[in-house]
Amino acid sequence: MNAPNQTISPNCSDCPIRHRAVCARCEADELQTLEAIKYYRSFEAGQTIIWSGDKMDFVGSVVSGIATLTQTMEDGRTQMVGLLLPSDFVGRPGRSGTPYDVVATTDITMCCFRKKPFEQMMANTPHVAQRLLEMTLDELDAAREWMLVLGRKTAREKIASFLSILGRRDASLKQDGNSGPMVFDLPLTREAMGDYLGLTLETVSRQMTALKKDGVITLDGKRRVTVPDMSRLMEEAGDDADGGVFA
Amino acid sequence: MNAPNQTISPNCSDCPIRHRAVCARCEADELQTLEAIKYYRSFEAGQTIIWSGDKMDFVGSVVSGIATLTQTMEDGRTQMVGLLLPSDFVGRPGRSGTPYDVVATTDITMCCFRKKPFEQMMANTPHVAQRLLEMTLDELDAAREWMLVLGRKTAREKIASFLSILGRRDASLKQDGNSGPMVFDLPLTREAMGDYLGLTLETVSRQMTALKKDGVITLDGKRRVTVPDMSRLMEEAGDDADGGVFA
DNA sequence: CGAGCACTTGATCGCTTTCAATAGCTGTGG
DNA sequence: CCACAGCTATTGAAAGCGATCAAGTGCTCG
Repeated sequence: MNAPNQTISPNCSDCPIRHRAVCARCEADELQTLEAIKYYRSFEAGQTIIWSGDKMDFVGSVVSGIATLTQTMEDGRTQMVGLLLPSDFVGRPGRSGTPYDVVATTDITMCCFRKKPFEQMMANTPHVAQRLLEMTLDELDAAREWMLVLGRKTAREKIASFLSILGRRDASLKQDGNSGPMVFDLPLTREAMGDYLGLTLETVSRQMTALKKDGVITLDGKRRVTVPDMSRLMEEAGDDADGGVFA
Repeated sequence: MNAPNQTISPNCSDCPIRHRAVCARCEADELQTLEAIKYYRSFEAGQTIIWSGDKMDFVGSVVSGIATLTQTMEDGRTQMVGLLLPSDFVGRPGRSGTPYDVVATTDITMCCFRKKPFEQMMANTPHVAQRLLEMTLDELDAAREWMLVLGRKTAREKIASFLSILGRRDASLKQDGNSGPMVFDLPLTREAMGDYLGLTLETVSRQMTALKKDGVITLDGKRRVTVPDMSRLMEEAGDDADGGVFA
């Protein structure tokens, strides 16, 4: 409510998400154009950034923090449909609203552009449009992976899949390319994990306990997870342990 | 196995998917460029068009017929992650394979482009890239809608949701804008519907019977469906009956 | 110290799956 | 023409998994 809407690095070249965000492909001169129209906004944990159905006059990238995209049915059942980590893009050029609630899970800072200027920019600088297409295709792939999890996996496999996705994303962010035990923090409550996986919070809790008891993971507090053997976790997730890499 | 790979309309302006496919935004001169590199391929019902993990040296649009995108786990559980109807696009520019099986559900004809020339075309003619971005964003929205269905809806709601999606898509294809009873054919077996919805074929069958018994739908044979009251169906699907339109 | 919140754990219920038998349709060959 | 194989779909009965309802624990913050 009282978060300042001005902040940090006005300089794109120092930006922590410079190489992964929608601007990743931009040349120096294109960055300048973006720099001229960008502005930062911050939200506190728990704040709703955009309400489903609302008009949305900006688009933007998550710079730091985490947000979720959720859909809610009239009777309150909710399903998370997107987990927005730093560098992820929010908003849809060419459409005035989102059909999802966008909610800050942690304190979050976004790099925003008013929609109209951004759309013009897209038309003029192919690098932005290209990168956005690539990111959207990646998100579509992720959504389809997620559909397999939701539709066909057991509760235990769902939890293991979620942990393995999270672990890999975390590792790629830290450039932590190698093996050995993997440690990361859960950015979500048990309830939010349930909303991600189509489970109740009780089932999430039970399966976390079960995985811990079976030595697949270790818990340090409620949120810090250690995975001693990643291939074991992927087995539990029902995925090929070899990772199934494609060119 | 013996389907001829040559056919029909070499003329884009007569093409039935001209206004919805990846070429929808193209001007006459751009169409000519596409026309020069396109070729048709046909597949018979049941044929696998692309195997998961295979190298894929073309991209293309479905001209007529229906195909599915599916993921399969090692133990055989399968989840459909895409239903490809006429005008839908297959393949991912900038990547050499799909992680999904693409299977022809009916006899199908596709309008194909070798990947390299198509990628060049994309770089040169923004109208193609623009349209592809728009279509990908639409697919992402559809995938997210689908995730709510998979994660949170009951079997009955899943079936009702599927029928309502199918009905609306069919109506928009026929420009059948108005109300009154809606009639269409199911393009999928009970098993494929189960793979779409994360259900077993038995549950699909039971819920179809139940919806029929309750007067929500009428069945004419196993495949022809009549929906006397669309808003009733959408209620059963757990969706807002008013359709929740966004600008 | 007590309120509020996230989480854990237990007991029971019910929906969907699983296993199994049967029906209906289509095409093939005697 | 009918019998039969093969496939899709329906229906029944039983089992199992996750949801629901209900306490209870542990932590943080006033």
